[in-house]
Amino acid sequence: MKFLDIREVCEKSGFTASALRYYEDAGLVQSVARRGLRRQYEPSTLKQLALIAMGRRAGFSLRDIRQILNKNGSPGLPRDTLHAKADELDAQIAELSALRDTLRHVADCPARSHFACERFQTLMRYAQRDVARH
Amino acid sequence: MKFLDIREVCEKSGFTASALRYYEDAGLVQSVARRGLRRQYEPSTLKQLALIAMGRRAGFSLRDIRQILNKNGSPGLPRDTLHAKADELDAQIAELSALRDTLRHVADCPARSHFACERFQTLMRYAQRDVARH
DNA sequence: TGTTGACCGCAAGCTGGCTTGAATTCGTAG
DNA sequence: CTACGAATTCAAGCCAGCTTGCGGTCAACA
Repeated sequence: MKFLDIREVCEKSGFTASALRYYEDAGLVQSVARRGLRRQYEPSTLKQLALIAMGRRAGFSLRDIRQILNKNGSPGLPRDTLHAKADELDAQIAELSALRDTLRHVADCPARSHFACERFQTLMRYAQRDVARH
Repeated sequence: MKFLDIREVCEKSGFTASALRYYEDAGLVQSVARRGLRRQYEPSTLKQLALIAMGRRAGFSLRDIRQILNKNGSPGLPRDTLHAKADELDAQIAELSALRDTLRHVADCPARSHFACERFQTLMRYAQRDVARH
């Protein structure tokens, strides 16, 4: 038995047991056995969980993440879909960059009201263009 | 009276009237008058709303956005805070980039299971380092 | 052979960000 | 003057993503 107890999975992944159960209900991960009532997991589950954590932090929904996880292991379905998601991420990165620039400007600009500052306006226009593109 | 009717604000900003009312309750924007019951807004509100839209799409909470909005107009409080938020954004951008690379790889890599692929592992390790840094 | 403490299932609750519904109030057009 | 349509308040509802609480079960340790 080289399975991991749910306790170990929690410790190593940073997720709570209840979150793991929730993910199991949602079809994101599977437990492969029980010891008594306790769920046992394959070690590879840790990597899946790492991917889930990454996706969550990137703002993906569990539904999105499930699609990505289903792809590998099972016959590869949505090559285009993945590229599309990557494109979404590129757009999001552009937006975040614009917002970051705006924040740094707001922090440093000496203008009385930022809404009166020329550079601020420019940043806003740029950011809005990004938003419009979705 | 060069105030904008809520209808115009909705059309130009893309927010619904109910969302505007919600933002008002939450202290993000103010209406400056009424015509009958109808709220009237200053034109500058549109720019604030644009900033809100940008922040929302970047994943900020309304609470965060309110802090940023309060800064300008009122005596400048949190210069450091804004830079800190900008730093957060930089970190988030790094994560998103890592995830984007991972997705593109998953889409194109011919390996049977991605969890068995060397490059995938490397990407994951990189991504996890980012996560750990928060 | 107990007792303990971690996990179980299930249902209910919680937070954030709005939307929806019902009853009401106006400005405007006819 | 009346009727219409759009906006109002307030409460309730909804969705995602979990957490919390309860009574129950079991492996392990004494």
